[in-house]
Amino acid sequence: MTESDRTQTELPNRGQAAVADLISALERVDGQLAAREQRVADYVKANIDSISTMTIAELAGAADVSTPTVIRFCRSLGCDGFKEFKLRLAQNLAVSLQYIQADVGEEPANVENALDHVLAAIYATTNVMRKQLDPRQLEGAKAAIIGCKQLLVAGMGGGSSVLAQEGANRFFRLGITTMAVNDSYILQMRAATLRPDDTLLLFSASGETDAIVAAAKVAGAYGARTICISKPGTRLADVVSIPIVVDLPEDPHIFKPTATRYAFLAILDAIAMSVAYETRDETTENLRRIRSSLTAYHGRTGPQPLGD
Amino acid sequence: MTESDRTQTELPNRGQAAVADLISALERVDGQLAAREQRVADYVKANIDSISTMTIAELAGAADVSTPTVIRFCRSLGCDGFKEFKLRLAQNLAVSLQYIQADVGEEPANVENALDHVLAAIYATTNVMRKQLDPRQLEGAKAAIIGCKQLLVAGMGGGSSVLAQEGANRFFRLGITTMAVNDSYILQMRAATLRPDDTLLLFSASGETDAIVAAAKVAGAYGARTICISKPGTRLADVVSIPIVVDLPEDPHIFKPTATRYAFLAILDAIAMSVAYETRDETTENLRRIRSSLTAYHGRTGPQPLGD
DNA sequence: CCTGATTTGTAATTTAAGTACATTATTTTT
DNA sequence: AAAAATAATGTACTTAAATTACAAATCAGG
Repeated sequence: MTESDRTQTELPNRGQAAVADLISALERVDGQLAAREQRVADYVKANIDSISTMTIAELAGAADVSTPTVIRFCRSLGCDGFKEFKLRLAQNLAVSLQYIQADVGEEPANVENALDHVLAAIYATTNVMRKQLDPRQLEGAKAAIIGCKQLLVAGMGGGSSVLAQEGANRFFRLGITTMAVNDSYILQMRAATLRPDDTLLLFSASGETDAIVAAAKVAGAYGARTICISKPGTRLADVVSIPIVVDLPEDPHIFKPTATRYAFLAILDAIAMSVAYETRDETTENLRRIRSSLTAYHGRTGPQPLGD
Repeated sequence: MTESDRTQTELPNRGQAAVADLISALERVDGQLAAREQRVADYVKANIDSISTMTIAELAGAADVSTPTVIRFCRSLGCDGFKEFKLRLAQNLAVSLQYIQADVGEEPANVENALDHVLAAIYATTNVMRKQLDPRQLEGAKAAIIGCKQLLVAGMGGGSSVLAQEGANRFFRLGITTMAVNDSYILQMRAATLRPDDTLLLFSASGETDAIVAAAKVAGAYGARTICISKPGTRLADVVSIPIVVDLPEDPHIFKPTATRYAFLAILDAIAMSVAYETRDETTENLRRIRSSLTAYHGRTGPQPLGD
């Protein structure tokens, strides 16, 4: 078996689109690499910001391996070669260098510091998200929501249930009949009553929550359109009709809040905004009514966002 | 005069540290380049995102100049050569100048476009927020939450009530007795039962919601510490003991979702993260328990964030 | 319309990336 | 426990890209 055969067969979907975020790819393969490749990985992680300017020979020398090993390492990470690896690393670092270093380094001494960690994570995560998203799926989601008779939004567990709530909140304002659910039994029942012109929107960071996957299956079986905002290659992603999926770098540190929420929220906002523009005539009327009802209620005016 | 002499004398401060931002360097030299170099500049500006993957020969061919001309162009921009030029360009672009330059223009034609609007707003808003925040108030909030016997979190209306929910969610994980409220009557009652060692955390984008302001007053009267995440110069900001306030630019366009939510969420995350670090011993135990209960429930493992 | 400076391209050189294949470890099978 | 198969790794070579030297062409000012 020649070198090129091997990479073709064993890493079929490498290349440009395979991995958008090298840092998380690095985390993912960590520990399951061949011994020498792992050495390269260790060196890269320890000197992450100087890699982009090194030659393959320098890196090989520094990690004390041969140059082909470095190339194999790059391929294991889903890159086409060393050049692509360097380029992608540079792009990733331009955004998240601060974030990575902070993580390796010390814990936040004060709240201001913590805020910088949070912002850096938001920045890095949304950037990665932006690059991974498939525009066609987004358009599909928009269409499925605009056309629907009823939109059911669900998410389980802290983060996702809050997102579901927010989703219902947004679409309701656009005049769409919407409801958020975060009780697994109610979700199951509601999902079973959906019809072909209804849409189910599911949030799940893990993509493996049983209740959510089950709901998607049931709703799909009854012909409803199902959308998920989740992770690729998960049970949920496989079972819905419109998967909006991104593989985001999760900070392994348990104290850090997950930045995935921000990315998902941004996706939701983008879809909602598009839907609003597409249906702007009815929407405007709806928003006007909501605003005037609020004004009547507490007399506030001005360019405030709706609600609080 | 040889080639190397010339670059040495005429462009003395080229190299790594000379130019941080290639895009602006490109603007600066625009128009004062030699004819063929200008052609390269024009091509680069028109195809800026594909340059990083081109070879020097390709770029030379596309701009219809010779390869040395391309190198000279790179040097005119302060780079050491084509390689450095490509690298720096890639880094610059990764930081998505499209967002920084903002002014994303007209209404979004598609969802992808809407997403850019959303991201631009997030970046702009969080940036402004970061600059306005008073670190002392953040520290005050942290202290008030760490020391408290009970934390009551509240917000009214779509956005803020979701934030309150999320707040309760976060702090509960840290072992703090927490509850979120979004019913104005219940809030009023609960606020009235707070004691000096309790803390009330309020979210309000407007800072003028009656129920929230009233709750702050009552809780304060009974000696509880009151924190708000809101807007400066509002009734709410004036009445709480620890005002965390930022005046954020709101997009007047009614279809755009408010980016304030992201800024507030980031503040919440930062405080929660700080609290987590400060109380890390008890917190770790708590998170461990939560994790193992979840694992027992659905058997999932790995570096997943807690909950979903 | 010449002279010196500047710009630009051709061709050669140097450097880096990538490949084929042999060698060495490691596992699996008998 | 030895043999066979498989995987991991390095050496030496090939290919491709970046860079340099130098010569030709162009241009500005007298």
